[in-house]
Amino acid sequence: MPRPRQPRLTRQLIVETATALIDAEGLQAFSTRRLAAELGVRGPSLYNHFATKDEILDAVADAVAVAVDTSGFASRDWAAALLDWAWSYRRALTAHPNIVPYLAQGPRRRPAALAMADAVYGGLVRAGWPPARATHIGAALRYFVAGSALGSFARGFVEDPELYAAHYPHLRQAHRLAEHQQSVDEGAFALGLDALLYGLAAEYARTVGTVESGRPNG
Amino acid sequence: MPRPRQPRLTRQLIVETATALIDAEGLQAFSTRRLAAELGVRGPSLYNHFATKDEILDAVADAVAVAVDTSGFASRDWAAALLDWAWSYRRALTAHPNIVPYLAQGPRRRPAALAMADAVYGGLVRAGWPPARATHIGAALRYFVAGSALGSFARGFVEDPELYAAHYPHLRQAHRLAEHQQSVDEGAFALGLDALLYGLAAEYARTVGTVESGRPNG
DNA sequence: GTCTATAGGTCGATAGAC
DNA sequence: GTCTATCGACCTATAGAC
Repeated sequence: MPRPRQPRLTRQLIVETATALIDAEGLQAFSTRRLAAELGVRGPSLYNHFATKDEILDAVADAVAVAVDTSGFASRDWAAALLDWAWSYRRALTAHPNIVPYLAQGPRRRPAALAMADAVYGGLVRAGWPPARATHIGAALRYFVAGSALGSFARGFVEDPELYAAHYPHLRQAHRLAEHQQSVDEGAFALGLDALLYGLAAEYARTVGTVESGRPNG
Repeated sequence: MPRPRQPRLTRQLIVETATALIDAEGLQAFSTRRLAAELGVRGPSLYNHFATKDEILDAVADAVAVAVDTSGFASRDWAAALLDWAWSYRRALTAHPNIVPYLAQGPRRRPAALAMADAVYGGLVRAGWPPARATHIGAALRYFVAGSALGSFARGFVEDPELYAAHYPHLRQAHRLAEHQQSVDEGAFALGLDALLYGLAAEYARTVGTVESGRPNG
């Protein structure tokens, strides 16, 4: 079976190809000409589907956000929902780390990012957290997740034992971190997230749980 | 008194001007020609002081890192030292948010970044944390700080009430977040950091504090 | 140590033919 | 809806004069 004669451009195809290009070569490599080449067309053709380059980037960023699961806020207690959401959020971002600096500008006018913020904030307020506290909690978790997806901690140390031996005595083993990249990065995320939630649960018990017993979800 | 005849280029002057340029206009605006123009010289002159553009960027990134204070690890208990370091780290990064994506690649071969990692990791191990745990704690805090400096949470929501009213019912007040940018962003950081440290202290008491009573610092 | 000149590219976006 | 042609920029880095 031959290929379809011409893979007509669609917004979805453009977004998928742009995502793959950014994943493979970074935000700097993403240009309209380069993206068009990957799609087998010329640069100007993209402008029949998107008005500007930034509009394509917004679509890429929101496609990442649609993969984040916030369903826990409708069915589970706030702490379990936060845990599930944070892991899902991290999975979505680490799958496309090069777009994280763009995404971290905030939800702006992107629908999926706004829907995620709405679900998280709404879920926390419904659980009894004061509005200002709910905002802080959502922001703190975004900080943690975005930071963890922005760059691998383990791969940040070059694999050169001699670099560390002379001047950084405690980092003697740092050249081996890259060998264990996934367990280091995920272990750090798990430790931090668990500690964060442990601290939040303590505050909840101290301030919210004792005043009103927490309205049931839904 | 007239200006000095020609503000001769030095590495320090180049780095300071590059930092100001990146702060004001972002990483994209940072080019050798643009930087040279700010310095009153032509592009190629920079190559008498740095071999490549990336070498300048590394110098900018490390200049940010030298401002981070890790002295607490030499004088205070591990939890107080972590708290001081995290705030100092955050102050240094939020002063130059546009360089954070570059910095988040890790310490690589940058001396100040390596010295910071050495002090933090060494301090935690000396306090009795197992080496793997110390790595995770340092990484988790870097995630949190870098994420908080990468972009303001409060300024991520556009100031347009009508955007939220229709489809994001819980975000009805989100257009007002930008008015309180500093208190939202710092409050979220304070809440998250305190919760994180609370959780870490609980783990320390459970696993380290009971087994060996923690060697004194130094 | 700064300069001019230059190599050898890159970019976003538009106009108008087909 | 894709194409060619084009505008008017921009980029890192080197060679060699002064």
